[in-house]
Amino acid sequence: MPRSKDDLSGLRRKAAPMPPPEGMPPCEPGAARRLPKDEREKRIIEGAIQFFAERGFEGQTRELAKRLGITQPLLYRYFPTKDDLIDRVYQDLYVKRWQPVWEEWILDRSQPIDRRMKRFYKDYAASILTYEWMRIFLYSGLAGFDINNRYLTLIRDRVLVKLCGEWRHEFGLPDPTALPIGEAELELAWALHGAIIYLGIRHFIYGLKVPRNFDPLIEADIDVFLAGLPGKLAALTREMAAE
Amino acid sequence: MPRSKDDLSGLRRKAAPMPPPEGMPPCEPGAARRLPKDEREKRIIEGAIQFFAERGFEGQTRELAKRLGITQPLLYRYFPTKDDLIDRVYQDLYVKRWQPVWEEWILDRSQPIDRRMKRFYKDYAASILTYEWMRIFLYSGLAGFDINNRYLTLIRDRVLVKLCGEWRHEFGLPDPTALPIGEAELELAWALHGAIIYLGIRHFIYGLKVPRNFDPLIEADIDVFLAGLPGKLAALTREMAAE
DNA sequence: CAGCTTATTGAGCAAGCGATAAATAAAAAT
DNA sequence: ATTTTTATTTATCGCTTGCTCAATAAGCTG
Repeated sequence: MPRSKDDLSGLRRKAAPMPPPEGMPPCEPGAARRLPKDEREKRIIEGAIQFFAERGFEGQTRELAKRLGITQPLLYRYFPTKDDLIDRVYQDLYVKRWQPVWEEWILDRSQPIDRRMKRFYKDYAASILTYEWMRIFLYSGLAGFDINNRYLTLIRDRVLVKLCGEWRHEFGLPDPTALPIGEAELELAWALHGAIIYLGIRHFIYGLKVPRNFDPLIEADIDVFLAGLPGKLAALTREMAAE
Repeated sequence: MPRSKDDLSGLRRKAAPMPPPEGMPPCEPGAARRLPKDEREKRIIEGAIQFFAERGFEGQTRELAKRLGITQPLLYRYFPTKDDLIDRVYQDLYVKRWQPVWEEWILDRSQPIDRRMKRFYKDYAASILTYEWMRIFLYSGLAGFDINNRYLTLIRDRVLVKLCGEWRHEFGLPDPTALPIGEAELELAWALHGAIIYLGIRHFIYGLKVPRNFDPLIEADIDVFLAGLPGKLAALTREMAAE
């Protein structure tokens, strides 16, 4: 079978790390020098998020400084080591973006289940399906940092397990207190979660063209998922109850 | 609201890049020196795949050589530059793993649609949901290489678009020649695809514990997806036909 | 203006990087 | 056994990297 043109032969690399979406000029063109301490620190962190998202943690401090319009040794006045700067990037990026109200939305039974799920996932996607969040999260995952494990454990315990409980209630299946949420069940929740996250991966990691507005896609995914869920869920709970 | 223990405060990094699954000893303990040219080249490529999967392309040639039980300059006897070695890694990892028969499986209408999808995705997952494939693919995506874009374009044109056509046929909807596959429709295919890929991301990138056998999970995902699909698909084609 | 504080810079070190060239030694050829 | 070939190593170059420290200059206080 002859190969057509769109195959993978002749693989070559491209030295173009995906540029950030908004071409914000390197932060300061004729940067006003001698800023107050707090202001400078803030700018460094913001610039570092942008920079590390683009280049990864192996990005060099000299180039980061160049983008910030400052010299490299100044970075070390504000952060004793590069690792300390990276830690601050994590703080600003992950810890601050978690919304405890999400858990309440999911459990709010005054709303139908699809509305709750759509509300949560649209807001969640708006929070984390961004250039900086997605790329830094993946860079840190590949580097083997434990933040990813911790963050996803949070997602599992605070979101997915609760979703499973609400589905049980919605479809008239045994309460989790009577029959604990099983692994296969939880994997269904991970599947929907992965489908939504993969939107961001396609766009921000692989640079693929993706519909600009994620919301209708998320709603469609949830519709399909919920329409197909009860059959499988009933089968799974039957299996588990039988043991 | 007081924070519980499993939150994200006190983020710290961990200097442990996720180790490969099978602790294959560094390739050669008391390595028989002076290998024939082909054999040595083969070992270098295999070792490089393992090494770059773990450390990324910024992994140093000296450490790669150390794992291979050879000295660093010897690498440059076989590959003129580090980039040339990386290109060979791509060839071995991506080009060789594409199975043209997959496209035939999907279009084989002598089998029911769920059987076809499960057969393809289980085989596809067995091929690419591996430590080396997933990690190198993500490293190269983050680095901005064009392989990812090319590979996923292949997936879209050779797999997902065809799946959409088969769904149309399955549910008695207009043929793609009469009404072309729409964007929203294709996004549903990406959703299922993403749900399955995300299994590998969770495990090999983030180091999360995931059920060992992916097959039953993939089957469940497809069952839920197919059960929920016809309603949404009918609505989408109605919308498109109305324009 | 003088004097003090401190944000910022210029110069540079030690270690690590990809890559090179000549020297060595193991296998093959004569 | 001697020569030829070549897989492999030793030593090193030029450059980059994270990081340091003394010098500079901008702003505040009197």
